[in-house]
Amino acid sequence: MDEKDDFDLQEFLPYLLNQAAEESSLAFQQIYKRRYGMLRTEWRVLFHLGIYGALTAGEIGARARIHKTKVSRAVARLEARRFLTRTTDTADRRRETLRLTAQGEAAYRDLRAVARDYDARLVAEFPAEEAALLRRMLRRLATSEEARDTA
Amino acid sequence: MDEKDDFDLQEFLPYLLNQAAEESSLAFQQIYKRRYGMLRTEWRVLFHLGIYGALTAGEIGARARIHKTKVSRAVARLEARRFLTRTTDTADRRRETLRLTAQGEAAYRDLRAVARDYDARLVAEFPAEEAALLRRMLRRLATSEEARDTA
DNA sequence: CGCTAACAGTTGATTTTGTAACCAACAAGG
DNA sequence: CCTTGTTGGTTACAAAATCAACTGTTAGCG
Repeated sequence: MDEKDDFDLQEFLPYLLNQAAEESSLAFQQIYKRRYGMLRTEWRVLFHLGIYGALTAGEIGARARIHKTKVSRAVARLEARRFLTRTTDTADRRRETLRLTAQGEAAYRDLRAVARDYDARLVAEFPAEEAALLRRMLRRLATSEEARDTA
Repeated sequence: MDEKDDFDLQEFLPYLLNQAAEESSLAFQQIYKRRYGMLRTEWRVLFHLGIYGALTAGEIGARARIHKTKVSRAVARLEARRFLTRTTDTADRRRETLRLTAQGEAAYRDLRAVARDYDARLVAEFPAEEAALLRRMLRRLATSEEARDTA
């Protein structure tokens, strides 16, 4: 009963990662939200299309590990706001290829610049090699146990 | 227009942190969810009480940076499931001191053991010094720009 | 072909979160 | 004391995430 409790929540990696993720997303989130009325999933979809060009909803979901209903709704909202268009594939009419409109491109470029600055500011707190190591470790944590429910 | 797009989303720190956080929380989440029907905020509240003993809702929120409505609801659910009890402070009757019940203690100890194992497994992927550095960097990212809306 | 299974994506019902307004209780000054 | 402001915590309503079931389309195979 008098057992010493030495568990340190602040050191628990999942907790720590969540706190860091939340904190580090905050300022960026406010920008895409205020400037374009976007949600988290929406800027992610926007960036995927901006970076990789034309993709289908499924491809975006697979790359970003976002559930398809989330992608579906994000795409619907982005389309409604004229940030992207859909084209039904002629070869496979189930698939829809998504593309940014000029407006979507513009928003993407704007936010990309913000993201670059923002990232630079975050990383500036650390020596370059440490920052590089951090990214490597995070990528590893993010992709481990890859063999998850793709069902 | 033919501008090369060299932005790498996978390197964008907030994105990377979110992916790592989500991935690394997954297995642990499934355990507290399946074993005790808890939500994210609930295990956090449970752990705070388990570690620090008796606290008020406000104190938990401040430490964990959880909004008070979220804490309020988590506490209500934990109370309904008999994981904790409230006692109104005699000195200040607005405040309620929260304490784990025996059942809450048991759940906490169980999950604490799970968390320890789980953390060890995650960290095992890296050399000890790197893991320590990772935690240090994450703590820094998590607590920077501390001067946020306490309003 | 015609049947069944799988796949891309959407929709609806339920749960969870977020935002704001709210209710006590206290604190401090007049 | 009584007003005004603040604090601890809850509640109501809207926005969003989750989960399951659904539509339409293609693929495989007897």
